[in-house]
Order: sequence, then structure tokens, then C-alpha cells
Amino acid sequence: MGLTRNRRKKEPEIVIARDTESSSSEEEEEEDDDDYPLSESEKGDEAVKIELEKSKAKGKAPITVKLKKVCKVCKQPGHEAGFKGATYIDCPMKPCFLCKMPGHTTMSCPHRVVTDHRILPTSHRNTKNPIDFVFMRQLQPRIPPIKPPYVIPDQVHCAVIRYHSRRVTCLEFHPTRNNILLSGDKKGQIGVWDFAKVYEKSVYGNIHSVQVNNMRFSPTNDDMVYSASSDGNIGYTDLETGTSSTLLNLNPNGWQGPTTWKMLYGLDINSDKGLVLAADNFGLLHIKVVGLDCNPVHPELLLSCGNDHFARIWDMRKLQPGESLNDLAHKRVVNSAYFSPSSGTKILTTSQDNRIRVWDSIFGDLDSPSREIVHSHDFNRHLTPFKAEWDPKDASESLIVVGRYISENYNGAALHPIDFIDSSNGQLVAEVMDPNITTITPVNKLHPRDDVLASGSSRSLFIWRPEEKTEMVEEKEKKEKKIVICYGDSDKKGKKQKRGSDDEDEDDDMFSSKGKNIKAKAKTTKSTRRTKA
DNA sequence: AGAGAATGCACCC
DNA sequence: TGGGTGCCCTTCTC
Repeated sequence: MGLTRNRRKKEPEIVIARDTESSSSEEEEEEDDDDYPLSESEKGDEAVKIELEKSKAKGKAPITVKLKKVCKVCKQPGHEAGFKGATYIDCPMKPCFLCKMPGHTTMSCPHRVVTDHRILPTSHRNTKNPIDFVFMRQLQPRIPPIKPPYVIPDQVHCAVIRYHSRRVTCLEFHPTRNNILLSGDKKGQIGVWDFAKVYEKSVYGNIHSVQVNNMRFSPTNDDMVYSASSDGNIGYTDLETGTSSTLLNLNPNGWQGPTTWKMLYGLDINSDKGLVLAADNFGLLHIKVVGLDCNPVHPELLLSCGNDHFARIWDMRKLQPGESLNDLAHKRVVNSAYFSPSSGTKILTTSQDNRIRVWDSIFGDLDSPSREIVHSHDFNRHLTPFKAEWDPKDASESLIVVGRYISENYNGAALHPIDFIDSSNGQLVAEVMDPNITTITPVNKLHPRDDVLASGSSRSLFIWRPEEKTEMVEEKEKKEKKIVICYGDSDKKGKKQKRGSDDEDEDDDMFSSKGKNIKAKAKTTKSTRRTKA
């Protein structure tokens, strides 16, 4: 298909006269001459002239350095890629960064939903024209006659905390206590945050030694949580005390090299059968199984996904290699696969080919997905993998949330929104973003009961809520001077507030509206931990 | 303020 | 076939 990455083994020769940038040039320059001979075609290219004025006192003539304008992506002259202000210009020699098809760039991609943020407020974008609606009803007569309105957390208001020293890898809401958010990070720490009492948090660093990949609460004891980690352990932790026991250790003999080291990724609980399920990097089929999901209605059904490009449906009673009930093919690694939260009949997957796939019924034709939604969430080794997740409160089982990789220019700021998508039609229902949050937000979780979205972005956690609730919180926090609410278009407020705070030196917490402006005083933890390879 | 580091996947031979 | 190589929008720290 059109998904090859068009790699060029041999890059064209680049000659940059007097270039200071040495890291990107692969070949050693023997010649130091300024007069780089331009070919006929290249002569038309504008050469950038940088005039370096040596000290005026010495009265030396300015030195003119010619830099050939070269694309930093494909290393070819004649065009440039990269940020122009807040807008990223794609390299035209590469396939579209969004849909991966050649022949156009992200800017002109037909799958690019947003074209101008200055004209259309996001909330208006979900208006369907009546004909579309009727048409859709005819095509899908089984959708609920009136979709319950989505309640999307207001993008303007959020709360921020930073206590992780590595990037956030997973989030989980407490099953009964509404304001408790659990977060795991790349270092193996697990945080418990009471986001109503903003300052109340605990961080447990002794449960795992490397990244936490998934967490699940015990169905029988609200205070106990299971966690799967790349250290090969399943921890079983009391959140009140932080005391943890090891339910499973796949590496009892310690580190014997990367070929034997086992890592646990997928984790889910089958309460019907009283099982805790976990998948390691070798898996039953000797592939890395990264996700697991038990069907909420049919306890014998299990869904797995991984880097073999498949999501697979299993019968719990027949978990043998090659015995899966269905194999759902993808073009790239599958980051996540989830049954729909109430009926369990739909499947939602996120794949690194920049497509979200939806199967409308596990009892129907599973040969190909019911829909593929092109969405920017593909792979970057420095980011926690994106996972599109269902809204557990949406009775129609169509609303999903997923972070976006590529940025858009929002009034001069390059931001990466969190997208709410109606998975029944692929429509972008809302984008949540804040000018103070400039980092990418791959980890998102919708609250099981409240209209709350929790997000993990780099090392920070965000709670987004509807405006009414937030204003209460906001008032409270203003008094306490403990948190800064992020305002949609004035980060000044937030900064002032933080600067005025007397609590700055209290501990290594980070309550800020803009991590960039306020340096964390978190202990700089030397990464002495062993990595897997 | 600019370099360096962390480190997953795909492609290549 | 497996190790070597390179990577298009990262983010933080020094």
C-alpha cells in the first residue's frame, strides 16, 4: 500500500559552505572552500546570506557566508521543512505526515479536519446538517434515535500538577472515589492524586523499577490496585499505605540480558472469573502483547493487541496459540484495542498507521473494520503511545477521546489538542487545548461517572472539567494559592498567581500553568536504573 | 540557548 | 535472519 516510508539510503550530497551544523551532515567535508559551485538548477535557489559583522573596532569587512537552503527532512535543496512560526511546513518529498499517502502534504491532506481555527469556534464544528443526519440514520438504523448530548470538559479550564519525574504512561480513575486519579510513569512510580483537594497526593516509588504499563483496581477492594510493569512484575498495592506485594515476578533471577528479560504490558481483570490477566512481551505467540481488554458483557471474551499488527479476540476457555476467534489486521503496531464499555459489542483500536478503527459488532463481519478514521497519533519513540479510549458514560458508545500528535496553529501558538471524535461517523466533535499546554498529550482517560477528563502530557497531569465545577475549584484554589487554573487566553494571570505564592519552596510539587516558565524543583533523579536493553 | 539524552520501530542486507 | 542504522512536529536538563 502507500505506506512505505520512502527511505533514501543514499542521501544526495550536501555541501554547505562554512556551515556550523556538523551533526546532521553525514559525510566528512574535506574541502573547506566557500565557493560551492551551484548547478544550473540550483542557481535559481535563493541562497541565504548571513552577514557576520566582525568587531567594528577592527574595521574589518563583513564576512559573507553562503548557506544553501536545504530541507532538513530530505536534505534536498529548493524547499524547506519545519516550523514557520506556529505552522509546520511538511517536506513535499515525503508522504503526507497525517494520512501517509504520497502526493500531498499535511496542509492539503483531505483528512485534515481543521483548516482555520480563527474562523470556526470548535463547539460549532459538530453541527450536522439535517440531510447528513437522515442519511446517517438510514445507513445505521440501529443507532439510538437521539444521541444523548456529550458533555465535553471545557477546554478553557483545567488543573495541573506535576510530580512525576518521567513521562506519564497510564492513568486510571478510582472506581468509587470520584476525585482520585492514579497515574503511572516511565520510571515505575505510581501517583495517587486527589484532584479536588489539589495538594493532596502520594507518590509511590518502590513498587516498580521501570515503566508502569497498565493499572487496574481490584474489583473486590477499592483501595487495592494491580499494576503491570516492564520490570516483569505485577504489583498489588494498598493505596492508603503504599505497601505493595508482588503478585507475579517474571524475572526471579534478575537481569540475564535482553533476550530473557520479560516485561508485562497488557493487564485486565476478569471479575466474573476472578482472574487477573497480564501479557508479557513474549506472549503466548511470542510477540509483544501490549494491550488486553476483557469484554464487559461476555466474560469469556478477551481482546489483545500488539506489535505484530493484529488485534485478536480470544475465548478465555481456549487460550492456545493460533486458537484466537478473530484476528483483526492492521498496517502497523496496534497501540490499543478496547471493547465498547457497556454492550461490549464494538471494538475500537488505535494503530501507528495513523488510523483509528471501529468494528461496529463483534457478531458481524469482522474481516474489515466498519470505519477507519485518519487521525494523527503515529509513532514517536519519545512519546507514550497514543490510545483512543471510549467515553464510559456515552450510552450510544460512540464518543472517543484521543490525543493529537501534529500541531495546528491556534492564533500563533502551535498546540496539540486532545480530540473528541464521534466514532460512528468520524467527526471531530471537540478539541480540547490550552495555550499554556504546549506539550503533546498522548495519555487520556475519561471519568467513569463525572464530566472529567484526565490527561497525561510529558510529566504533567491535567484535569479538565466543565466550567461550573471549575469555577468553584478555581475560587478555592485562588484562596489557597496552591494551584493555578489555566485560562484560555491569559496565562499572565496564572503566572502572577504562581509568582505570588508563598508555598513555592515547600516541596517538589509543581502546580503551574506553564511548566516552561516555572522550573520544577523536583529532585533531579539520576537515571541509574537499568534499562532493558 | 544549544547540545545531549532518553530509546521503539522499521527497513536493510 | 538479526544486528545495524536512522528517524518529520519531543521534552527536559544542564
